[in-house]
Amino acid sequence: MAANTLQNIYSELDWRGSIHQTTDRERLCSLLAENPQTVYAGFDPTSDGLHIGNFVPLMMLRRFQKAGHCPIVLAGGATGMIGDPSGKSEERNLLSAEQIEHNLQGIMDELGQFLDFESARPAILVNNYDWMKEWSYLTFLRDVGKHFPVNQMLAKESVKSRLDQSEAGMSYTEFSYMLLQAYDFVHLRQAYGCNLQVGGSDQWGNITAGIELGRRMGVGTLHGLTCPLLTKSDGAKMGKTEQGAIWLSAEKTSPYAFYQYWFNTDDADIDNCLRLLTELTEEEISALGEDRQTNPQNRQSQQRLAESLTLLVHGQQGLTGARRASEVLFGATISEMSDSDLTEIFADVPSEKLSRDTLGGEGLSIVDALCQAGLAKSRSDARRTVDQGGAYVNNARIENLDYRLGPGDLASETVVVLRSGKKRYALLKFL
RNA sequence: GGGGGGUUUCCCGAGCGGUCAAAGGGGUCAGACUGUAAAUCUGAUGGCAUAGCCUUCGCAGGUUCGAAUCCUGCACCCCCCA
Repeated sequence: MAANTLQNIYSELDWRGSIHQTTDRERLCSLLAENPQTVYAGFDPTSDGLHIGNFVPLMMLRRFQKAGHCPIVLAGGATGMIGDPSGKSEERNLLSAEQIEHNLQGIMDELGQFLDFESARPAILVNNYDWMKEWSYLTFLRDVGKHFPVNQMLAKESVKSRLDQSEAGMSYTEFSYMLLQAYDFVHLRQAYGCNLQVGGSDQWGNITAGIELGRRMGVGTLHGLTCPLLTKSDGAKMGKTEQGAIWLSAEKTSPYAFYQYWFNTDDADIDNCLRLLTELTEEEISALGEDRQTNPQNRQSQQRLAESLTLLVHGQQGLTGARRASEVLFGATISEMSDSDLTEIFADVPSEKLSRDTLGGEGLSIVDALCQAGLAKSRSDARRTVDQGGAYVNNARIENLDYRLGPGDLASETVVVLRSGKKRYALLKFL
């Protein structure tokens, strides 16, 4: 790997805004410039999949690998059993062993997807349970715990903020969390020569705990680097919607929904997202910024963001499908399509099956149709929607309350596409 | 242990015998404007067979022609004094 490639990683992370805090900047820069380094980031199995909050540190590992360094992804099979108090305002409920095992399976597969395990300098996937399980409580206390001054532990933000609120408090279990993560770092240093840990800004306390432990246990100087949390301009976390988090797995968040999430990113946040999450160059991103000033209606930035992330997470096929669905959904009237096309395009749109007979005779009233499709909570609600001009059949607005669906309203062999408002779709299948 | 206050529609919060399906705000939904953005503006927001009817104001009773509003009991919450 060329030396100049190595040199660039720090400055790249810097212009991308990926650096929140680092330990001794000078030394870290020269370390990264001189030799390929092994870098690690940990992910606890708090849920059975990764969401976009995990994305920033993952992309960071990916960038390190592309720059010629060796990334280690750590799945927290052990730490997940304890629960990280960092960034949490109250004590967490412990997950059951089965739950953790299940979650671990889910995230291990996904973690692998963003890194290259085949190259000359392959990424490494580890599970901290593998080394933590060897310890007995007594030996851990003697060999590791002895190096932790409680007064320093109490000074950590994650602990202090909890103790300051008299209501919240903290269990001894959570209090001990930082020992485990600190030891992970030391272990990875010993086993893989890993000198650098990266993570979200809320991990700073845990990372420095590891560095401190390394010093006391005499494994040498360790380094830490944190990235900012992905937030919107109004301070809210990115990736949260009314329906919940945006996940990386296609089962939890469809490629279409994923694509649309990014496509709808606020102008105020888009630059930040492009820099933190994509692999577009500085030039491309600033060109997009200019285009956004002059031709905002083209939504070039949003499109590039949505495309590059969907491609990375869901592959070419996922992207093609998402893009095609977006074209049809936000396009003109839907007609003369085939069932298979519609089913594919509206893959994650709720659908209801009805008897073909309901279309015969007088047909199905628009009010009933909206209720059946789940687009209205009650008939009153459906009436309101139509009244206010928010009801659409095959993307054509229906304003007449007495409108009845008949065979002529089928967009394909058996499907009618209903919509409420701008974006809420549902299918009725008449079989 | 003594004294006081509270419980209202998704949330906060007015109402304190009829004109109350219940002010106002938030949220949500829809519309307009736009760029599938933001901001803004408008409308809607218990249900139904929708000029009408039915069900809602902690729970159960009672007073009254009539109660979210008054009385009694019960449950839960909060504050002050000890």
